Amino acid sequence: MRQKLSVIETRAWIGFVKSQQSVLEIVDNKFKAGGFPPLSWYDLLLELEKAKGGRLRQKELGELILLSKYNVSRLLDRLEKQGFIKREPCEEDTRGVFAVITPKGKKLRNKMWPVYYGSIKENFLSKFNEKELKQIIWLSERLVQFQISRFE
Amino acid sequence: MRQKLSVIETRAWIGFVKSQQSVLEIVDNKFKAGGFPPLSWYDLLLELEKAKGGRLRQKELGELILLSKYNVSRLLDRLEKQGFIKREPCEEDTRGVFAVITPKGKKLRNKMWPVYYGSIKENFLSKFNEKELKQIIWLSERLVQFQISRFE
DNA sequence: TATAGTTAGTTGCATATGCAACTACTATTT
DNA sequence: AAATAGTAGTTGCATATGCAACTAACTATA
Repeated sequence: MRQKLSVIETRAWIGFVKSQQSVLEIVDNKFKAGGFPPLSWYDLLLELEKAKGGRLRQKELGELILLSKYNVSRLLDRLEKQGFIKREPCEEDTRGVFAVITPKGKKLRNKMWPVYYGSIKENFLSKFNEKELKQIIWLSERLVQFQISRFE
Repeated sequence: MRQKLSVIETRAWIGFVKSQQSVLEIVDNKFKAGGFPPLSWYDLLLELEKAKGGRLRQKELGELILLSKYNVSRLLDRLEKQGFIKREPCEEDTRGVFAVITPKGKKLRNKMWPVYYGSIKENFLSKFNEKELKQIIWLSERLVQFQISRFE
């Protein structure tokens, strides 16, 4: 068997991997430059804010932001230490812990959003027209299935 | 100003970010499962092997694999410690250091390739036809410009 | 209801990454 | 040629991540 990729295949794979890497690096740098925490904090806060009651089990949270349980646990530690979230016991399942966004956390997310929005616009959306955005959706949903409700 | 993304914009952005994240996680897990080092090692070894004389200045290497200089330096430390690369002084610019792939490094890359190839095929290429791969190339090259020669 | 198996979350340890400061050199300006 | 600015690479320190082992609680089975 000739395990070799064609030129097209190669370029598609490399493009797929590196384009995301480059764009995300720019986004994270912009957060840093503004004195903000990294994108992962934003992601987490957003999921909490979207969730009913501003709270989620750590398990669910991890699935949403694609982070393993120990990383969720520690990310929450950092956010909790700074007062952006708090933990609450889970009544139905006493093993479980809810992460709840605090007013301070909401405020942080609100301040981060314009920066994030600017990055997305400038480094991603501005490069494509609507038809192309639909292609991107279509193509990426072939790879994985996400559940996306609303986002801002 | 209403800084809000449309549904299309949101789905495109999330899809773009998360699809790559998910696929790369699978790829890296497959390396791990086979007892291999992570993708970053493969990437580095590949660049060296492609380069003339099997060697590159650390600076150039960093640009190719999108890694900052201190990370290149340390990644090379790890590879060097295991004998997959060695460092050589640079004659023209005595500040510089060449990283050179060793026979052992080539052997490692060769053993990693079938695993990598399988992952790319299974988790990426198999989901698209040629027209779609071309779309991916086209779309990702809008975001960043890469120089890709050959790849395997 | 006792027992075994599973799941949610945390923690110690090893490794990886980021930042800033540092050394050693090259390039530029006067 | 001396002084200054810039570049390549390394390193100490702080933080982030991954793995495996752990606790505590839930679930299924006999």
